[in-house]
Amino acid sequence: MPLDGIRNAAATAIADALENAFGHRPEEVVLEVPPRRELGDLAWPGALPLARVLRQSPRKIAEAVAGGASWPAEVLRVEIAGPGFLNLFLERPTILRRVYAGRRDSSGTGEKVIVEHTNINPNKAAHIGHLRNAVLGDILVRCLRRLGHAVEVQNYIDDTGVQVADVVVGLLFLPEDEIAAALGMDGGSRRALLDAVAGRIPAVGVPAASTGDFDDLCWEIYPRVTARYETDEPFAARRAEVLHAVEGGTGGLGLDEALERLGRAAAAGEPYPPEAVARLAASVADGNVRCHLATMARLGVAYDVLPHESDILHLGFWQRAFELLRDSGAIRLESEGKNAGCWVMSLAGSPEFADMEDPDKILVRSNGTVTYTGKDIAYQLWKFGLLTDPDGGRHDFGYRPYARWTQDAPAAEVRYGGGDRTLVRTTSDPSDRVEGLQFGGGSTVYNVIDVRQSYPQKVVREAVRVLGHPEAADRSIHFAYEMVALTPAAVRAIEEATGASFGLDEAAMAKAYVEMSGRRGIGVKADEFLDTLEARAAGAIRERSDSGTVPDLESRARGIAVGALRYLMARQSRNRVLAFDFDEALAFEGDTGPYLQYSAVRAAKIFDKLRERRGEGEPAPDELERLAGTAIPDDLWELVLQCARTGEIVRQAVANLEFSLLAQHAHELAQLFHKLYHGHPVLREEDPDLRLLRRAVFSLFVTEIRDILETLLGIPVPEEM
RNA sequence: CCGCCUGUAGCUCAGCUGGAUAGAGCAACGGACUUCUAAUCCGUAGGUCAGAGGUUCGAGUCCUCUCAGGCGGGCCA
Repeated sequence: MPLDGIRNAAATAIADALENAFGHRPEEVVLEVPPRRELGDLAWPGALPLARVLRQSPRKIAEAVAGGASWPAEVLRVEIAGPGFLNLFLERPTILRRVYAGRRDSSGTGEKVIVEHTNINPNKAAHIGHLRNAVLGDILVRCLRRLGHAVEVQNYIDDTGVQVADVVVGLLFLPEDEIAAALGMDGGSRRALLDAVAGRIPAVGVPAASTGDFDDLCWEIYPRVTARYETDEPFAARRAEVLHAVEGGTGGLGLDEALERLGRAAAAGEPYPPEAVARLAASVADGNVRCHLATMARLGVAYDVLPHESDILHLGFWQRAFELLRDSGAIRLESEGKNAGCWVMSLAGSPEFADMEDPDKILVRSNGTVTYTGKDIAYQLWKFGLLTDPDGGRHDFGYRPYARWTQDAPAAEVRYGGGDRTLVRTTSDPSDRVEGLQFGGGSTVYNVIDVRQSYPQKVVREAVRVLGHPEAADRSIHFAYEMVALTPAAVRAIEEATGASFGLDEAAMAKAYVEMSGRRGIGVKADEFLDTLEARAAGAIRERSDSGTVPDLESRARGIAVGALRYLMARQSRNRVLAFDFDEALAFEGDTGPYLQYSAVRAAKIFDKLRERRGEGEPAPDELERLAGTAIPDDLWELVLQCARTGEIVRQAVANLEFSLLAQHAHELAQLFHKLYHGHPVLREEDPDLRLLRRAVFSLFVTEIRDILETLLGIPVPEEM
């Protein structure tokens, strides 16, 4: 990056000057961009803290540096301001030419980085909280790739948990009329209802996303089940029964045959055959996964591999992790006390857990079953390639292709059903291999999980550490973010629209926000919200169009909807609850995604018209030599300077896992451009040098904003708005 | 009880290695479209940065305490 080059050169010059004048060389010299352009283009505030060390007044130090440094040629002059700031003024045309010529920065180690995100329970439709996870995870992936890393994206599928079992309990044991109601049918036998349900399960490929999908059906059924658990004890007992059947496996049974057996059992009033129940559960989970992939595809989010919990279980990942933990002495079997009979890991040795009342974490229950955290430890070890067999080989999954996909542009929707990219799922047969593809074994692992999982995530990291892998523990990064909740106004809006009541009391509705709950059916479904956004966007496009028919209305509306949504998720800092409000989320004006998109569209339009009417396009880099010696006004220059800072912002955003910085940077660029747009016409400007300057600055902006929006934030830039 | 997070304009939020005059958007009011698209721009108004101490040349930012709100600390997932 050209700006970085000058920064480094100036920093060295300052360090040298300090050494010459005072015999003191500071460890690092940081140059910042001052808040206002009249103060200069770069500033060194370091004289102030040095005053004490050198026992000199800050201004004296700054003066000595200003006079004694051999500044790089691009530094036009230096000034000392305020208490002792050293401000540098750069030769603007030279910098502009360099920024313009040398875009794109791909430094990095090239090490494999694993990012796990999305991870939606496959028992119901995705809601807007899942979108925050997926969008943040996806932006992290995009930024890591920009920094030169090879990134593997994993979407973990918890296909054997109780939540899937709950839906199966509903399908098999809820009264027929309730299931019929969810299906929109008048009634029918259990057999007929199960057939109708099965008819809606996508079994292959990824369906087109809609709000009447299989996952939406599960969204209806799941809360009915959890509600009934409260009041109907025999019904509640079915949960353990179904879970047990799921653990027993499907025995290779197909879905049709399973439905046949389930139907026969229902008709005869006999118990359901366990392997048929397990088959139904597997199909329910898989059907939901396919629906979730469809939802995320709309946003341009894709994955490399889908690790399945069932495969972790069947392949004995935990058994192997257990042996490693036991052999290293990291865990012990408690013989007495409240944890008698459990295998526990002591966290007492770690300072992070030092003042805990009970620093022992149970990994294996007294009944011999493993906890969720235990499975997570095994999975985390596998991600680093540290889950090894006694012979030293890696304990691994089997793999098979799950779907093909393609993406036409960096922020375009993901299209399944063909294309050159393969999405792979794990299998329980380690001899299954997908040629040319290997998974796991990353050097750094990011787990994108909401902040409430901080404690178990710490435990997992600690387990990696006590197994003798402190470097992997340090590279186990929990990307924690706060949840999405609903404003009371949003809750009322949903209740009004659906005619349902969530039964929230006054106290709950008086709070700042209401937590979403799949169990209670409280939430805004992702696909539904995207549909609403698209409809609103289409309406806005039509309103602004003077002709009756709008070409590409659908794709333009889709782009605006995705832009609004992704920016909404990205602009808020991660450790604040996002209180979802319809009015705010559906806004297309002000600090929104469409504002950013509009700046890109508007700027690109300048060059369309320019080509059309003057035969001029974006200037060639050597054309800018003509600008040598031109005075570049502060406002245009500000845009150049900010464009040059993108690389710095990306590094900062990744280091802090704070992508609101990047969103804010994009907003600042768009804002600078929109302000300039009115006062700096290009097409009508007759002075060729001034026109060239504006062309250069706006061309820089077009490239930069497009790159930030599409490649980094995943926000598409439509042709027109 | 312990730990983590949050508290900035009427509302929603930026302010990220302590730095120069605390910024946006929404809402309110007043302006700018025969112009490269007004999803824009310009202006007015709006602040004890929760409170109190401290460190520092300098604190919204760091430290201590207090207050208020949220989330964790399961042999649940």
